[in-house]
Amino acid sequence: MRVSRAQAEANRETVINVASRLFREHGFDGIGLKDLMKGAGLTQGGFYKQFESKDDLVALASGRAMENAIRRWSRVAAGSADPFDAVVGMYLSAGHREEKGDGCPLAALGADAARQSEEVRAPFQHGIEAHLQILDELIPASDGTEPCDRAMVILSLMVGAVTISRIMTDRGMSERLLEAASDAVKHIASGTDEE
Amino acid sequence: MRVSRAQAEANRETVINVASRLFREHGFDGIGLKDLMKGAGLTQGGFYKQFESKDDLVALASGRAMENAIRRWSRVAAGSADPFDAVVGMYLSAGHREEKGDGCPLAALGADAARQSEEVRAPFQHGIEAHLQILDELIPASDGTEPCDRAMVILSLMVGAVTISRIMTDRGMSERLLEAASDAVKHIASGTDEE
DNA sequence: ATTATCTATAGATCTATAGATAATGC
DNA sequence: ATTATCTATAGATCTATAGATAATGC
Repeated sequence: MRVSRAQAEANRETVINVASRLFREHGFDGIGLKDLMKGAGLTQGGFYKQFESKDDLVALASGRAMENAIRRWSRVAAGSADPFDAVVGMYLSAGHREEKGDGCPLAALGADAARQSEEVRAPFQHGIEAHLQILDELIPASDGTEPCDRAMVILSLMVGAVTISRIMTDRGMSERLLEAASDAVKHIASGTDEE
Repeated sequence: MRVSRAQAEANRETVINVASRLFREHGFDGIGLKDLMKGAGLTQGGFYKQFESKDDLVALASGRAMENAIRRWSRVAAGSADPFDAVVGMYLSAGHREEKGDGCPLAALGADAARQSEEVRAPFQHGIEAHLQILDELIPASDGTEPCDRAMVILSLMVGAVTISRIMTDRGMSERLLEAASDAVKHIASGTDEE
């Protein structure tokens, strides 16, 4: 029954990883501890020896989901000749719209996160800042507007677009929204405008 | 115990209105039938004589929330010399960020809505279309991009900005995000750019 | 001896249903 | 007589805890 310390630590990590996926798929209130533990091949009873409370896991899983999203952005950017286009193309794609459990936590859990305590929202805040920093580095030198301002606008637009595209029952419209958002994001980043 | 047919219909409406607020505050999974009925001054037992299921109420309350949001947009637009600016100013304000229960259902329930069945998402789809139509009418004649495309971009940006501003624990950043989004939305609507 | 995980359970809450009650509507 | 709402409850599920079990770590 008992496992090695290393295995216990590995199990804990697995629970966090499983939770980061299942929370994104079902929401924080849409999945219970029993199913979260089962997803890691464990039973519910061991939960409180590894975590303080469900909220504790919510915060840890949110942080993990954010870290993975940031890593994905960096990886996509590093692997392309046009890093900004690559990130935007990945984010505003039908593929990302469909893979909620492995996609951006801000799009999958935005409304849920807004209802949580400061402790749970903290990893989101840090993740948002990391996302903004990546965008900042990828956006060509600004002309007038603060660079961080443009990054915030782009992140808001991307998160809102994927969220709404997932709600829509009209597939064609959902597709057009992602494309329109994609064009707009690239336009905002290019920063070409008068007045 | 029994009330008149008119009163019964009024009670039903009250439950839908209360639910439209409480769902926005706590999420679809964050509040139970007992509290929803109590909010309308009733007990849980009568629920299933008025509604088919919780999902039925979720769909009705979502539709109601959307209708109210659309009415608010129209009202704000009609009451100002610069209707577009008035709607954007109302939406991207600290006030709206704080009043989740009476604010935009897309921002308050976006992630929740994306997890629902087609039946529940349908009222959101219709509400989104109504929002886009209002934006379309308020945006100055387009120059190149489809008018509906710009409306979709603006709606995505506004919904994403309010959602993220509610998640942030850094108040100053939350404020700056709303302002940056506001500037960007007005800029997109004005449609002034070269290339 | 310590401890990671298990089974079992407490106590609360959830959706949904059954049957009682009392006022409406005919 | 009909029916809107009530109290009561079934049965499932939720978070959290208690104590048993069996393998690790000293």
